[in-house]
Amino acid sequence: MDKATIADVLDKIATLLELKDENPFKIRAYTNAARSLETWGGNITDLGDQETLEKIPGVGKAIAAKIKELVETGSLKFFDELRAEFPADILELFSLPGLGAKKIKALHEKLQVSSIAQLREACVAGRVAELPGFGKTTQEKLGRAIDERQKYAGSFHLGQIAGEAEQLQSDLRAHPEALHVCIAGSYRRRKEIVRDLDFIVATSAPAEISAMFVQHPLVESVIAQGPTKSSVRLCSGIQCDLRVVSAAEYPFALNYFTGSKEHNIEVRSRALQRGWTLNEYRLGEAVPEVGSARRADRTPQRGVPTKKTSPQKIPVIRDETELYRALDLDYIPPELRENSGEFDAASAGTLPRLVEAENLRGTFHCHTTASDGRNSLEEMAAAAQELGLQYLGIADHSRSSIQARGLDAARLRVQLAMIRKLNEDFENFRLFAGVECDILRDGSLDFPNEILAELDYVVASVHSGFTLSEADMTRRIVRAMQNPYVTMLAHPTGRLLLKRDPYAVDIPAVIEAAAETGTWIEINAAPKRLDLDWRWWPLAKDKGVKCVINPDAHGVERLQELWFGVGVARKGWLTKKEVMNCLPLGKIEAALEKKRTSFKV
DNA sequence: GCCGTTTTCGGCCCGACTGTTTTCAGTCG
Repeated sequence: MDKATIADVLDKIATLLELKDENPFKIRAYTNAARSLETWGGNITDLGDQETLEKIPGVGKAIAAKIKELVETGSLKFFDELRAEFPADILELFSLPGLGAKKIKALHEKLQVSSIAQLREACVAGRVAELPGFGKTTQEKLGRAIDERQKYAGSFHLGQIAGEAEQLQSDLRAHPEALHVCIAGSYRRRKEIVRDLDFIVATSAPAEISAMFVQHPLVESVIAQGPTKSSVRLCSGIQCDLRVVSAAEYPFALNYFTGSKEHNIEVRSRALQRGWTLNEYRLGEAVPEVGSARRADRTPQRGVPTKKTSPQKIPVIRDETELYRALDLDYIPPELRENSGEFDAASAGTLPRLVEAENLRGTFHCHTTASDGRNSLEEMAAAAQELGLQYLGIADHSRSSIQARGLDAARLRVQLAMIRKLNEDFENFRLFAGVECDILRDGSLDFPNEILAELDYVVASVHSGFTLSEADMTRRIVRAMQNPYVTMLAHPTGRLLLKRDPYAVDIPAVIEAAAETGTWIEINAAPKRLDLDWRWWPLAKDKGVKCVINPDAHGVERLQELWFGVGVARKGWLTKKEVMNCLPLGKIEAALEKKRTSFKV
């Protein structure tokens, strides 16, 4: 059982407790614990240890005991009993926009509706509109939502929406009344999957900005339109929310809507500690609530959120840096805002200086027409130089990748000779000759070492036999890394976002082996992969493992996708020191050579 | 159910929009 599975159970418990109308804070405790567990850096094998579990923020005695039971027995009595109280399919109703626990409860109790199929029938029959709190509009909306559910499954990887997002952002920026424009939310935090886009615009002409937004050519339909907030659906199917604020409100709105939710809660709580209240518009003085029956029996002092006697003076905030400074924190880059250690580091002044796209000096793992790429060696080299890179590594597929027209030894040597010849004519640029060598089922490589030794470097990757057990797959990959000619491990989990789950592999063990053998681990920058995932990089960095950001480009235009890889590296707390392809040409040549000579099995 | 710079009780982020009502509940982010 892995962390993701446990987090999923905790999330489901939270949802079921909502249906039972439980204490909202108890519900939040389960959701918090699930989020916290996902980003927790510890080892899966320690999960059964109650003491370790209780050290995870948001996990106390009760939840720790439940996780322990899950890990040890594979099931959880509390969860099974909770589930048994409701029909099996009822959770799917939560995926429909406009439906929450209260409405689902009413549908279930009054109409015996407990699945999307049953809800569709009830809508068609007109029974939903008759329920108190529902109406004809709600019924029609739900009917539409069910119909569109297939098309708008609701999750997108960055490659599917970045084009539209950047276009809309740049058009908004071009509007004469737009003072500041930014896409906040998970997009700004560079999450690998986004569900919507949050545009924040500072302006003194909100109506004009809103009008331009809803009438933009990329907009397929308008979901909602108000004076400060509008929502639209773009052609790709992604929902976009626009928030229009004043220039003074902008830093607060930008910060609030960038999130994450967990990060925001901590930011707000830090404001409260100083006697301030923070919302998406301003930093204000926390005032005691009056007239609340809930608080009537307490002394007025107890109602003051600050719990301090006199609040500190409220500073002037003109941007996010000043906001964090007011809370005695260094500026926290958006990618780190997941409440997974950034507050301690920002408070201690130890936040890393994250790697930037401008730091990249070259990249490896690119394909050409020799295997399954769409451009020639010359075209790829020209595109790399145009991007300002000093070097480009060519790693076409090896012979076992039949589907990708993998190269045999003879064709590989032809390519090698071509690369050597081309290099004679370059100035301040170099092509490196490599190969993307298949890791065979038993962990041996697709070429013998004599061939690999002729190349400048070797990318090793798994392209077949995804169904091996975790132990076998881990052994297979570790064995490949023990070959001194293997420079780097590509797409370590083989995942395809929203399409194919990672294969079973013990990533901490792979990281350990990379540390021992000096093998670099790739961040595959293709937006459908983004593999190795950002959540593992703090551990890898801690072990001294080096990273290499590769586009896995099958065409010249795909070299630009390096940008997505930099996002992952930043999210993984990496600086340019950990990213090998930030090294300039002279130093990377030495590093490649050192890799194959310094480690021998 | 978690947490602790009032530490074992009492608080836990909060505002906008929609659709239903007629002042607000539910949902969402």
